[in-house]
Amino acid sequence: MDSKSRALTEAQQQAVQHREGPLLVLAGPGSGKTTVVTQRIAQLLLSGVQPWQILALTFTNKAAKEMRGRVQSLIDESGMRAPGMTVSTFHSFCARLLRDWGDRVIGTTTFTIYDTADQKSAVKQALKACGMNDSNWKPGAVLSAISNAKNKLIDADTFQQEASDFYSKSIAKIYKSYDSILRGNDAVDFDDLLLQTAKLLDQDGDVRKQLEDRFQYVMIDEYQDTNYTQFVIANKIASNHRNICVVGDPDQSIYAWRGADISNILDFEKHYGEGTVIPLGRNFRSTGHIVKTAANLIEHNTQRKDKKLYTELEEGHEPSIISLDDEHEEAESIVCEALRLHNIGVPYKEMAVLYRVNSLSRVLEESFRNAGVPYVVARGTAFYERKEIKQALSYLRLLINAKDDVAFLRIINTPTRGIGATSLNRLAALAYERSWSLLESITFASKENGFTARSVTSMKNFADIYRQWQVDSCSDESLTATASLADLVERVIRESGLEEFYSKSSSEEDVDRLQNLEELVSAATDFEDRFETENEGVVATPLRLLFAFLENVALVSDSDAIDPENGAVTLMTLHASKGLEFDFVTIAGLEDGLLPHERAVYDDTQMEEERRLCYVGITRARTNLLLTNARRRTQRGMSKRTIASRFIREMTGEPYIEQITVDPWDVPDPDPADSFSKEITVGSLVRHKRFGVGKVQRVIRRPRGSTVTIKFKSGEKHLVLEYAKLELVTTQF
DNA sequence: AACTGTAAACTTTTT
DNA sequence: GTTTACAGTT
Repeated sequence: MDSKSRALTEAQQQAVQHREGPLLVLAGPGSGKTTVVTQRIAQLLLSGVQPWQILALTFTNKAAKEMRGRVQSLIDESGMRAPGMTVSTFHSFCARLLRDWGDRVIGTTTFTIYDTADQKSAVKQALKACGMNDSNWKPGAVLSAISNAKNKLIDADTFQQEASDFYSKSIAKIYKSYDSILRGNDAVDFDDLLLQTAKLLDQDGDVRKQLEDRFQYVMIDEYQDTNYTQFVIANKIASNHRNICVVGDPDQSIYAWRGADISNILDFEKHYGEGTVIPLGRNFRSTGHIVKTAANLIEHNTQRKDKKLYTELEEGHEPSIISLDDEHEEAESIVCEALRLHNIGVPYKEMAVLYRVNSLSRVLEESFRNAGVPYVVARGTAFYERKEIKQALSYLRLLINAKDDVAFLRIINTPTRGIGATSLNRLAALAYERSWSLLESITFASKENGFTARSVTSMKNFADIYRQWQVDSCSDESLTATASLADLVERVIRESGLEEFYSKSSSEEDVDRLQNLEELVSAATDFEDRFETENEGVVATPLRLLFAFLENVALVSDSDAIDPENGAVTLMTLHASKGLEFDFVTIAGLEDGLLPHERAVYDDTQMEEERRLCYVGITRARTNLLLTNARRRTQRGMSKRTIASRFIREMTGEPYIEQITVDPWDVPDPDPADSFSKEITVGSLVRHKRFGVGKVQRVIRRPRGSTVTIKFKSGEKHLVLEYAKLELVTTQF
C-alpha cells in the first residue's frame, strides 16, 4: 500500500506523535486512519513503551489481524522483536478476560458462547418457564429487547426496576428467566461478553487495578460503532492514565440498530475534558469524482457535523449509473464490466460488488459462475450456521461444558436414537427437580421414574460415549503428546454417529453435509497451526485448544472470510465492506426499498443511517465506481416494478435520468479494434455457441472489451465481444 | 418414534 | 423462492 510510504500530512503527523492524554481522531474515509493508528503504536513501542502495555480494540478479527501485521512490519524495519501487545476485537478481548476471571461474575471460566440460534432456543425455554407462548412473544423481538438493554449496561434486575408498563414488565420477566437459563448452562451470549466484563471491572477493584496498571495505552478503532457498554469498559481501563486514543467517523456509523451509540464519539470532548481532537479530512484513496459523489450524498444528512472531505488526486472517471431491466441483466452487466476492467489490467481481487441484503448475492453468483469469473462471497458465518456443523460443534461443546443444555437438546436425538419428545419431557422434569443438567440427569433415568426400557438404554449409551471421550481427552497426559485437535474433532464426528448418519443416504444434500464435516476437521487443523505460531511456547492441551477453537468459531464474522491474496471478485453486504478498499466497486440494487431499505423509509434517523451505509459503499472505491439498479426485481417469488433510489439523485445533484448508451469509463490506451468488432454492428445477426442466433441491439465500443447487447430467443444478453466468440450471420444496415 | 408432505413465514444489516 | 413448523401417516 502506498499509504505506508507516503509522507504524513501535518494532521496525521500530529496524531501519530500524540502521546499522553485523550485523543480523538475524526477520520474521514480513506484519510489514512489505519496508517495513523499503526504508526502511533510503532512510535510508542520505539520510544520504550512495552508491547504488553498496549491494548488496541477493533471490530473484526480481520481488522485486528491487519493492524497487528502492519505494526509488526513497521517495527521490523527498526529491528525490534515481536511484540506481545493485545490487538483484538472487543468481544474476544472480553472473552479472554472472562476466561481468567469469569468465576467472579458468572461463576465459571469454562463457559460456552451462545450464538443467535442458541439464544433463540434459550428464549423459548424462558418463555415456557414464564408460562408465556412464543406466538405472542416473538423470540427474535424479545431477544433484541434484551440485547438492547445489555448494550446499555442494563442487567435483568435493573431492567425490572425500571419497567413500568405491561410490555416492559413482561420483557423483564423473560430477561430474568433467560439469564438464569444462561447461568444454569454455564453460557454467555454475545452481549454478555461485554456486559459481564463491564460488571467485572465495576465490582472488582482488584481486577480493574491489574488491567489499569497493565494497559497504559488504549486504542479503539471504529469508535462510532461502539455501544455504551463498550464505552464503559474502555473508560474503566483508561480511567487512571487517560491515555485513550479513539478513531472513527460519525458519517460511517452504520450499526445503530445493533446498539452502537453515536454519542460516544460526538460527546468525546464532554467525556474527556482535556481531550485533543484531530480531524483528517483529506482523502488519499479515491479519485475526485468518487469523493465528490460521496460528499454530495452525505450532505443530505441533517444530523451531522459538517466535515470537509476532499482529495488532491486526479478527477478520474465519473461514476457510472446504469439501469437494467431485471436483476439478471443487472448481474450480467456487472460481470461484463468486471471482465472489461480485468482485460485492461485490473486484477479481480481489486474488485468488489456490494449490496444491501444478502439475498442479492444469489443472482450475482450465478452470473459470475456462468461467465467463469472467479468470485468469493464474504460470508464467514454461513459455514457455521449449517445444520451438520452446528451438530458437530454441539457434541464438542457438550464435551467441555456438560451443563450446556441447548447443545444437549440439539444432539441427543441426532442421529436418531429413539429418544423422542416424551422421554425428553420426562428427563427435563427430572433435571429441573434435582437442579441437574440434562446430561447429568441421564444417569438417573430409570424404569422406576417412568422411562421406557428402550429410552433408558439409548440414553445410557449416549452418556457412555461422553464418559469415554472425557476420560480420553481430559486426562491431560494421554492426549498432549499424541492426539491433535483435529483428531479429537474427527473422532467425535465418527463416534457420535454423525458420519454414518449422513453417509447412509447418497442424496446430494447428505454428500454435501459429509463434505462439510470433513471441512470442519481441516478447519480444526488450520486453527491448531495458527494457534501454535501465535502462541509460541504455550503448552496447548487438546482441551485448551478445543476451548480456543470453539471461541474462535463463535466469534467469526463475515468479513473474516476475505482473503486479500485470492484472485477473486469479492461479493458482500455494505456492512461487511466497512474498512476495506478496492479499485473497482459496484453497488447493486440502488432502488427505493432496498437501499434505502423499506424498513427505514419512514424514519428519519434510520434513513440517515441508510445514507451513511451508501456513503460507506461509495468510499470503498479507489478509481472506478459502478452503480446499478433493476427496473423489475423478483423478490419472494414475485417480480415487481422498482423505483430508482433517491440516493442516486442526491449524489449526482441532478434529477435521475436513465442512461441508455454510455461509455462508462474512458480507456486510456487506445488499441486498434479487433476484427470482430469491425463487422458486428447494431442490427447484425450473429450466432452464439449456447444462445443460438440473435440480433445485435446495441454495441458499446471500447478499444478492448467492447460489450454488445444481443436479443436471443431466450432473451437479451450482455456479452463481451472477445469472450462471446460470435459468428456473424448477416450484416444489416 | 420416525418419516413425509404441505402450510406459513420469511429477509435488513452482525459481534 | 427457501426454510421451518406442524399435522398426519406408518
